[in-house]
Amino acid sequence: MPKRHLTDPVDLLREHGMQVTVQRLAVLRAVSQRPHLTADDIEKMVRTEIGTVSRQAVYDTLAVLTANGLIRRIQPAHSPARFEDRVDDNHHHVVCRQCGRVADVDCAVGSAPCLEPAHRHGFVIDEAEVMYWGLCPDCQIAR
Amino acid sequence: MPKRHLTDPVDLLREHGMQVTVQRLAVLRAVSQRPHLTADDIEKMVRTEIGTVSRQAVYDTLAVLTANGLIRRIQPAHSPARFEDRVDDNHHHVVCRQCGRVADVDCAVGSAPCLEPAHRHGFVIDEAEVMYWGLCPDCQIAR
DNA sequence: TCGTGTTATTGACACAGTCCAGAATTGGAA
DNA sequence: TTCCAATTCTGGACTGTGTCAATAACACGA
Ligand SMILES: [Mn+2]
Ligand SMILES: [Mn+2]
Ligand SMILES: [Zn+2]
Ligand SMILES: [Zn+2]
Repeated sequence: MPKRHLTDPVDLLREHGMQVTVQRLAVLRAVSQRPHLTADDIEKMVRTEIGTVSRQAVYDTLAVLTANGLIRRIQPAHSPARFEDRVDDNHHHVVCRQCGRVADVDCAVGSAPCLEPAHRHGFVIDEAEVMYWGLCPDCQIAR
Repeated sequence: MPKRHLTDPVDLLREHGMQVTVQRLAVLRAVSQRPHLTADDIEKMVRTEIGTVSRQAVYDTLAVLTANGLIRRIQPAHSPARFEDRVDDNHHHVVCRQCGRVADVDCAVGSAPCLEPAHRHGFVIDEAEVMYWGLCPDCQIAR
């Protein structure tokens, strides 16, 4: 019985009542290796790692991982959805208008800024998502 | 020469160096009559108003109006793009997770909240977009 | 090892939007 | 009023992202 790290992906899946499959492990690895990848990027990474995978398996896995809170999905305008394993820390993102690059941005003020809208129109709000838009260092140079 | 209101759409288009066409005027009217419509909604409204319009004309018009800052395009996840004529006032939106309804939300704090990210990674930021997610009054009732 | 329910594969399909290209129409400057 | 450039139309093909449905393979508890 080999000793496992606390956040061993195998245990992580089991703890959430999910079956352990090579596809799911590879998706999990891809997402944690490089944040903000698209489903397509992830599919490519998984395929190079385990040889073959169906697009549907990637999407299904991403969906179930998202539903169980193991990963997070962000969807900037003009971009396919992106995934990251940095969850439960309420961070935001800055997106380059030119090349689409995404970077993490910590909360601006206090622990939950922008979470208090002025008028909520009777909505019950459970999340405040902040997206910053601008130009990344590279695209500033390229004018 | 009939007297025109200050924000007469005809003048508005001319001021931005755009030709005045019935299609553009109808799109402009639709967008200002009801905010947060989709391109499809707008196409339908324009068609009932001026009889016929091509989808391309609608998309072209929305694009050129957006480029000139006469209207704004917002694109919540899991929704087609939506358009509004409330520009230059830095307001945000709350979206219903169930039915997709969109409502305006004024800035939470001061005039430009959330515009000061903790760490900007060298990005030059020109906009901070806040999207609130939750349930609208109707969908709360429908559980 | 077996059986069952879960997951993966496959291929078609949906949706929102874009692109195309020629012809027709229209706006507005002169 | 004339004329050119800008705009629209027709109408389909096409793209990227994602979903559905049927079948096959697999995971894992018994
Ligand atoms: Mn992130
Ligand atoms: Mn609005
Ligand atoms: Zn960039
Ligand atoms: Zn609703």
